[in-house]
Amino acid sequence: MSLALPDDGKPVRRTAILDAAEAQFAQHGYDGVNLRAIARDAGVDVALANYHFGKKRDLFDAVLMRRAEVLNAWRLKALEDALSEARPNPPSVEAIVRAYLRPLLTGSHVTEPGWKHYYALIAYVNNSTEWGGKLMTQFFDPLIIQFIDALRLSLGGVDEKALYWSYHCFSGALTLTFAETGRIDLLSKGLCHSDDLAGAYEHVVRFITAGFESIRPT
Amino acid sequence: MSLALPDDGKPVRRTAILDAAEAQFAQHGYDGVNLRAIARDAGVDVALANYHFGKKRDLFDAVLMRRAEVLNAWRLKALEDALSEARPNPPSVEAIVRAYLRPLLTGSHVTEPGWKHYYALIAYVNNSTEWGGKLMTQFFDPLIIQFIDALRLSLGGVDEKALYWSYHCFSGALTLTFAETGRIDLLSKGLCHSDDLAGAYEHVVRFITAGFESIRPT
DNA sequence: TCCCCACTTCAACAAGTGTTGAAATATGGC
DNA sequence: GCCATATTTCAACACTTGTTGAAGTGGGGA
Repeated sequence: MSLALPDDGKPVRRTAILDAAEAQFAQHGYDGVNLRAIARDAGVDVALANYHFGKKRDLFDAVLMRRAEVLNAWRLKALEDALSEARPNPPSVEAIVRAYLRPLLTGSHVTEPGWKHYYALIAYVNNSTEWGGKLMTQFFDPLIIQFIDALRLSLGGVDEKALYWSYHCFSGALTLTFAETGRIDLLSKGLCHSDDLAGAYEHVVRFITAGFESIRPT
Repeated sequence: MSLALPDDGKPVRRTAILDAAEAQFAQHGYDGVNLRAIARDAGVDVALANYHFGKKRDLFDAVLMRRAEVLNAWRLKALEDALSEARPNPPSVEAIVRAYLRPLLTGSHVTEPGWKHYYALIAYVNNSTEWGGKLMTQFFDPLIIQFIDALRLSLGGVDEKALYWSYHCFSGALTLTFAETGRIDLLSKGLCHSDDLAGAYEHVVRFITAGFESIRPT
């Protein structure tokens, strides 16, 4: 069963362009990609990308937006579940961290290459000095604020700066891990594997949870 | 007083090209930069970059290598200091984390724009699916292995996979923080500032130290 | 003075870039 | 079938790209 992506169904060429662009942008970055390569991978003419999405930059935004909406919905659902399960108490830090991470791994999309490309793309955007700040804010912050609210509640009277910097560390660790750059494979001499996200999951949850817990007021 | 960069002194034009390339690559990524812009910023002819460094890719490597050697030396010194201070016991996790971080902040170079550009460049490389794995390994892993050895000693009988994944989280958090993307400014609505690395320092140290401590066998 | 050398500039090539307007084709309502 | 509209292709423009070979410059040693 296919995912309920906004443009499922008829416009098969439109989706093919998005998929090809997603893969290319993820692998080579915005400037490392040319529209002819995207069109070739999608099996369409160069001009068609322009017809459907306008300029190259608009195509990039469209790629980013498509799965952002889906991912945000999944994460919101996971957060609400965690909140209602713990009610009337706030959920544990670990439960919140898991609510943030689990949607990246569960469901039918774990093996779908499109999502893996998307994760790499997010890492690229998040670490970009050009539009890193603005684009991440635009697409993800409304939801992230809710997660930070939940963390604040769970930790109780925490220092605000410490809270934001902790999330920042979380964000960096997460995007790098899901980008699957192959770095940990080389560093660990084959012991760990970048593409084993399920194996990385518990380690990341533990590391991040402990980081957040360290700012809990005593 | 200027830093003892390998190419201080006579070849002022060579260094100017490296500086300009460093700033451009950090801001726009490898493919987002053209040699004419670098040459213009450096105040030299386009062909001169080719004369000194060969192809564009070789210039990129030269930029990366220049400060890597300096940074690795500083970090090695800091690690050795931590080890000798704690002898005969292993140093604390926090001391090792500080030895890894402090060289990024101390000394005359904190305000030097060149190093800030370099940190952003490292974030770009680290998260790149194209050469992230290979380049980071080539330039930094020999030293990083020594830090991981120290952490293993300090934590005592730790699970190897957990150790490597923890370092991976560390790496992602660190490179994002020092890239100064402006993201935390927007997310925290002006409470935190990307360019206040000194202010971020203690928060990052605490978060990362707690993450590593969480894998210590009980 | 002359020559050798490292360094620097000039001018240009060949390939590739995003973008566009017009033409061709498909689609669906009547 | 017919027409309006949406989609797709074609061909091309104007511009930028990395790279190169030849020419020019300056200084130091013989």
